[in-house]
Amino acid sequence: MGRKQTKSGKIRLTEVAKLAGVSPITASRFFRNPEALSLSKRERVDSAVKELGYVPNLAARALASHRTEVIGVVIPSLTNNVFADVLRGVYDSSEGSRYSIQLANTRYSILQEEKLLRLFRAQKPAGLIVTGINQTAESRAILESMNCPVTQIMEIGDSPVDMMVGFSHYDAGFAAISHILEQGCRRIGFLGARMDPRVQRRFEGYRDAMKAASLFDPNLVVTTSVPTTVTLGGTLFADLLAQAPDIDAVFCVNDDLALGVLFECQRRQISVPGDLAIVGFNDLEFMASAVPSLTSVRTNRYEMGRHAVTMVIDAIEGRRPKEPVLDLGFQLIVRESSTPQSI
Amino acid sequence: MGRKQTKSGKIRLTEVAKLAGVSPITASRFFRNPEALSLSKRERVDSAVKELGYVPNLAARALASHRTEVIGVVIPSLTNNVFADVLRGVYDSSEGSRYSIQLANTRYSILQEEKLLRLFRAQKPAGLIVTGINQTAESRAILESMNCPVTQIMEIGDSPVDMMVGFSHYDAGFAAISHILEQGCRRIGFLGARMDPRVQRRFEGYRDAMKAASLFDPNLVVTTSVPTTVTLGGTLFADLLAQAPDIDAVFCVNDDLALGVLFECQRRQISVPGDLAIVGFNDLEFMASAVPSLTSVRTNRYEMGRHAVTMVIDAIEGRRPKEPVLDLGFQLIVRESSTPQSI
DNA sequence: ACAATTATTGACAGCGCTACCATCGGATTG
DNA sequence: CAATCCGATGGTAGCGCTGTCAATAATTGT
Repeated sequence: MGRKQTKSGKIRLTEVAKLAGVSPITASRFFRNPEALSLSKRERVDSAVKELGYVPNLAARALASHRTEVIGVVIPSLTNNVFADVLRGVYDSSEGSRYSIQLANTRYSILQEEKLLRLFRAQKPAGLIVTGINQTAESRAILESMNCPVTQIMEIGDSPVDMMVGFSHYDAGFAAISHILEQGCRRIGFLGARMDPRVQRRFEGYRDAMKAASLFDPNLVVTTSVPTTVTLGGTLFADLLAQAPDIDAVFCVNDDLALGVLFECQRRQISVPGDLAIVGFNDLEFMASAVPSLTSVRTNRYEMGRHAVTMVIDAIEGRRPKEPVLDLGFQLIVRESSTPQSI
Repeated sequence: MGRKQTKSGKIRLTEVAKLAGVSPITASRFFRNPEALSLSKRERVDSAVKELGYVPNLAARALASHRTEVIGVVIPSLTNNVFADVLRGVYDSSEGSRYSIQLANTRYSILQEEKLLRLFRAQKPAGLIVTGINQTAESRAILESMNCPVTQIMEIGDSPVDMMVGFSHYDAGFAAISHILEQGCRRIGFLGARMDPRVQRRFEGYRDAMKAASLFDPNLVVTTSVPTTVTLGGTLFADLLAQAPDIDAVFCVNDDLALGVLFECQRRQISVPGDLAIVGFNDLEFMASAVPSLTSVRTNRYEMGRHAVTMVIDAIEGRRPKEPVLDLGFQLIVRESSTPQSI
């Protein structure tokens, strides 16, 4: 005969039902759809749950219902500060809900992404949050075959798999360059590391803004596929100076690079913003206290994480947003590093 | 009669077993204990799995076996760069194993920690990784009642719940101060934010090193419970200067504060290290490229994450380490900011 | 008052997998 | 050659919960 007896102390839904004087299925409904119970039974079950300290067995629930209460989150990097903020938003707004977060890291590999998505699909998550809008055809097919709400985050585009929260990196890049141009700069360098799709879009914003002013020059552009660091900012800036010694501004695709450029300027006695304006991207906290303070494009990362989870949970529970695409925008935070005349 | 028929296309272990010409239980063993199968059956099951693209149902597995393949990780912050590195190690070394990571964030609240641990216990994780060694009595009791390997990370101490990976924050603080003293500094300030237990220990290292040199002075110490930022480094430094205008060095409990101090020095035209030596903690990447480059205590965070997972998995699978406590140490990375004489 | 409809509740039969024996040959031993 | 052991395999019976449908009670309309 089967296995050893259920430990007598073990509290199952049956025990709760017994104490409450209802059938197990009614007790089950108490968790899934309490409104369906009459008030009296609802209270009886509620107090039985508390009295016994009942904790549902999630594995049994998942097995019987063919669903889990897991929201998968696929991001390309754990080190990048940007994702730390997004994740904080994600975890903050998943707390208190019944859903738990399952994190997966692609390390910017699209193959790894496909693999992870396949894994997620097999585990039937209740919802999914993925980074970016440039999934491979294969990944996109998996996402579409996934039988749950999906939110793409970090950027927005025309054809969401399902929902999107983000902002236009192209517009943000364009706005940053427009601002620098307004300051009277003409030779604006572009520094890019790890040219992922979003960075690529920022570049396109830069390129088009420069072209619109008839100032685009390939010599002003230095990029690499190497991951971003502060040190790399200095190195790339040195390369840029060698290529185009007459630059009067630099747009960095992220704040780490911008900080590296600032340090390199200090090292070479280049006055900022006198000789060179610097603009970063993301507006990490340190940008405000650098000397000089550094201009950046603020992105609403925490909010992005929060909204992504909220949208997914709402969709799971049948409350689909009217608009599938949510644009959180960006703010150009102008500081000393890009306002030469004010110095 | 029950529910709708199993979708004919659905692949269960039974299908695999049928194709391989073995009983379902043998197929099951293929995953749990392949060595127990004869070579021929092992190969037959293996190819059947591949042919059918079988993916195990984790919920069913968990329900039947009373176990999950989840390793819980409890950390106090998602924003802190320090934990980003630890997590990278954690995720990197969990990949390729059968275990998945479940992350939980206490936000430095010990009550939240208790709550999360209780939650984890209810879900019967295969292993657990928790931050620090200062759990409340209640939390500790939960950890001890948890029926799985537990690793405490970030610091080491005398009475591990089970296993530990980390280093001595006291020794690290002491070593940093010893170094500064060797440079001839006498009035060494201490800047601390979010005085969590580990930061507290660094302070004790500072205090004892200063006392040993008969140089301890409460006026040299400025701390706050506010979370760390670069900006805060500047603020605290201003407070310190007001309290003790004659300081000749500052030890910051983390690198963000150190960077804030550097910026504040630039703002006030205080020469570093000429007028003031600066030493940080953690050795984040930017410390090397700051101007002047900033001395810091390097901590092996990525390795800590890797080892924690490896130790837990090994313990789950019966390979307990000889030594339950693993000291990963630290390295004092001396740079320009703390070597006045070399300038 | 009676049929028709709607809220509540319950019975049944699994979800897909594994723990616990039982079994069965074959190798080893005395 | 029987007794013993061991490694490999299989049968049975659930793990704790929920989907489906049926049954019952309460409510409404005519």
